[in-house]
Amino acid sequence: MFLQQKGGKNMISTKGRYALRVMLDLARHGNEGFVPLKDIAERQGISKKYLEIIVKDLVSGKLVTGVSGKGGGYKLCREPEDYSVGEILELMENSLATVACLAADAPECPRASACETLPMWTEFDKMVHDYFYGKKLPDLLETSND
Amino acid sequence: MFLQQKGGKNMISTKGRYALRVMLDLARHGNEGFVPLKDIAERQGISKKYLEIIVKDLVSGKLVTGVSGKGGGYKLCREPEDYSVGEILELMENSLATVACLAADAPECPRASACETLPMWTEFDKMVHDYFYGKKLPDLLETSND
DNA sequence: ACGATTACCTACTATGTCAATAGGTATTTT
DNA sequence: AAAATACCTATTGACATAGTAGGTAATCGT
Repeated sequence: MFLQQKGGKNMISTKGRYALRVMLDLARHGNEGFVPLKDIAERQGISKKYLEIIVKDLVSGKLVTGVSGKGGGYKLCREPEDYSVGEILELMENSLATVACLAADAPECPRASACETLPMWTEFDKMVHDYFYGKKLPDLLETSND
Repeated sequence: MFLQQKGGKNMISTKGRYALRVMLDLARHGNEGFVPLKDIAERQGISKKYLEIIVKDLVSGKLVTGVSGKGGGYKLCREPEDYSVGEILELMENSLATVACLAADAPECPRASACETLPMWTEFDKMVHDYFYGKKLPDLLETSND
């Protein structure tokens, strides 16, 4: 593999990034039936074994469906334009929250009302959220297509 | 302490968040001379021991200066309006890069030209960068001040 | 029915970061 | 000299990341 980041320093991990590439690959090649993971792995240059983990999450998150056996593979559940990048990333990363204070499962901070930085984090968090939920799969395909 | 996030999942870690609060504390209370870390720790409700590590980075990054001894403490090197949040966070987090592909020390990705997601990451990264570099310390003080 | 192909499942591992804690030394003022 | 402060080195537990490994179940073509 190529770009790892052990220990998690970046906001978006390989899991989220790879998942997005899988979804784009399915959007592009899923016109006629099911796409085997082997093909995706080869096209994207990502270990098939690792992709299995990722696709498993995509399946349990109801973003794709898979069928076993010959001729099987994966397929999007909806039209590409009905998937936002934010939805995909949030599923894979568990949360798109940029600071711990704003995570869904965070206990309420006793300093919240006095915190001078919280308003900025909140504003930033919304900006990030809006950016990713505003991007749909076809938005990414257009640029490098045609 | 209150809000940790072991293992690093959020974009901004406690180090970056605490550093920002230290800088804001210095901006607010640094009018007359040096501010002892003990005072900052008490006001902010953060372990002084942990703050030492953070302030050490701020010193080596030339954002604050410290003097030892009685009457000593820390002080901003410049006027508050000359500090951007981005500068502070980037120093503490080592990088504000949102994906590994865009980190300063990342090797060039062989798939870059074909990558359908890279343009989005680049655009997002710029948005984040512009947001944080556009925020100055006084912008955060205003809201909860007066 | 058989064999190939595919998804799907359970585990395991190495590494690195985070978020501190601990205990000491050097410096400066009174 | 004493007190207050910064400054330094090391260590720790927990956890996430980024995979690897080896198997089982389902489905299709022949």
